[in-house]
Amino acid sequence: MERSTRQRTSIRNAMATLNRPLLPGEILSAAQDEVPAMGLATVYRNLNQLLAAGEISLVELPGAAARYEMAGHKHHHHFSCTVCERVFDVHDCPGNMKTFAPKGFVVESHELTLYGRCKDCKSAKGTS
Amino acid sequence: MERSTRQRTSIRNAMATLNRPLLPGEILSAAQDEVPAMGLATVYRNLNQLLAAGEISLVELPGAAARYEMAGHKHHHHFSCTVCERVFDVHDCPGNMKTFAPKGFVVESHELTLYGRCKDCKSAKGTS
DNA sequence: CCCTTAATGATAATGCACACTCGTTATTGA
DNA sequence: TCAATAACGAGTGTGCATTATCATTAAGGG
Repeated sequence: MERSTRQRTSIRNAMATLNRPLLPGEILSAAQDEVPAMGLATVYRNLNQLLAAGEISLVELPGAAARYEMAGHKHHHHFSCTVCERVFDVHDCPGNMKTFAPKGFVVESHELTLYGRCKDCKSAKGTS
Repeated sequence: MERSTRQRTSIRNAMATLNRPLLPGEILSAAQDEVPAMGLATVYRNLNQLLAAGEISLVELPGAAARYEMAGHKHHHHFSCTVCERVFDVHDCPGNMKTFAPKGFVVESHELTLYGRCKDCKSAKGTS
């Protein structure tokens, strides 16, 4: 049976609190506020279980490692800050992509990633 | 100085002929039609040189390995076939993304990936 | 409170994309 | 043609994200 451990609880808390797609390492850091001794393997194990249970979902962005966020959001996209590397949800969508594909192609889904400066990094002058 | 080898020529030919973002392995296969003994390391070496020279550009899609395509295309996006895994260019763009980001965020660029069935795989009944 | 066993922490191992090494080959300027 | 050396092929090595191993810990039903 599945047990309710402090580790799993702190991982859920971290994801619910930060409320954006997180890297396993970001989740570890946040969860360690509650359970300092937690290790990265525990984060991965729990992410896999939560994924299988449908509690969280996988977020893959171009050229980046997998991130995870609470599931249940409706269709949305992502904003990746080029300064702090954090990723945020974007709830708008340009919609109807059917017409963009070449003739004869069938569009089933789409993913949009915006890049730029988040609110906190807006004043930064560059990416480097 | 840079030399013109059969290998580099066949790599350029493969990329120009197929005219879509290719994985190093796809480039190898195509180039081996001209130079059967070519190895993957040669593909990587040449891709890096061609990249540095600005002849080709890097295409990164969510959860996929890096692909490369001839440079010079203007702003465009990509279509990834869920059946044959090939990637194609999409020359349309929904445009103006500025308004989609959360308040206070500055959008600098964006990437859009369409998923579905390409012309050749249109009749396939599923991805699996 | 105890026992079963799921879950953990630490670490080693894996898989993958990609880079490096080195002896050999072949391009090209002289 | 020929020598200098860029480029090659094959194999090994590397970096990173992720998973497996295993002894230990602790959740929670009885």
